[in-house]
Amino acid sequence: MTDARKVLQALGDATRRDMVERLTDTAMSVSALAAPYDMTLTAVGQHLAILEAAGLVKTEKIGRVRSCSLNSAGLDVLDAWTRALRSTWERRLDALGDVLDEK
Amino acid sequence: MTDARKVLQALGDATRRDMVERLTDTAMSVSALAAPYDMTLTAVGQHLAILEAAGLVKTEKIGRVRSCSLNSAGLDVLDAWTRALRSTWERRLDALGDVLDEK
DNA sequence: TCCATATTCAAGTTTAAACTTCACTATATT
DNA sequence: AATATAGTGAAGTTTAAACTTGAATATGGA
Repeated sequence: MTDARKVLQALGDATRRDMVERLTDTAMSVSALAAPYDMTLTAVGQHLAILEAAGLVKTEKIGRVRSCSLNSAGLDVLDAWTRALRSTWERRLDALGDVLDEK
Repeated sequence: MTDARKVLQALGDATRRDMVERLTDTAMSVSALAAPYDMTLTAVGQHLAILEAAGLVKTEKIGRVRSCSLNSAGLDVLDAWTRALRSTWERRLDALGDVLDEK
């Protein structure tokens, strides 16, 4: 569900990156999350939906306020992606080293 | 120079992500890199410049062909970014736990 | 030398993502 | 009950990123 594609696409935007960073410090409502940005609540809600779909943010609506907090699942997916890249990359470098050793 | 902002913005695009993935398998020329995509060489060159500026790809021009390969510096920056997020996040959860313990 | 190949540059176009407006629902407060 | 608060939905606009065109440059091969 939360693939690397969604996570990286979500974090490609400066506002969403900032939102994630702020949510690591403290959970907050949609309005509080929106406060620092020069954009409408609607726009912030749209960003939030993208972050949630990517598994980077978890939200829970209690009464009329929705509380937003970090979801580490998205970061897990991101780490898995980079680890996979690194392992192919290192395996390749090793193979290259072996070829050079044979000379 | 290679900040997380540039890396995440670079990896936000599907084509660039695919390029990085392909370059972990093998280094190749700009033309070879461009081959699978339904776009001009110019466009691929533009993507390449963004990846290079982000520290995700290294290139070297030998004669008239530019060889492109993965640059792990970009991945290092990405890892550092996620690790920083996780540490603030975990510190926060610990502090929250302490407050609950006091009851 | 002549032509093909590999890439790059500057400038314009297109498209998708970000953002807005305005109306609406649901919950809280007086 | 009336009003304010918090957020959501649908539909349109704006803008920045992706992409193209039509050159030019530089290297390699016949």
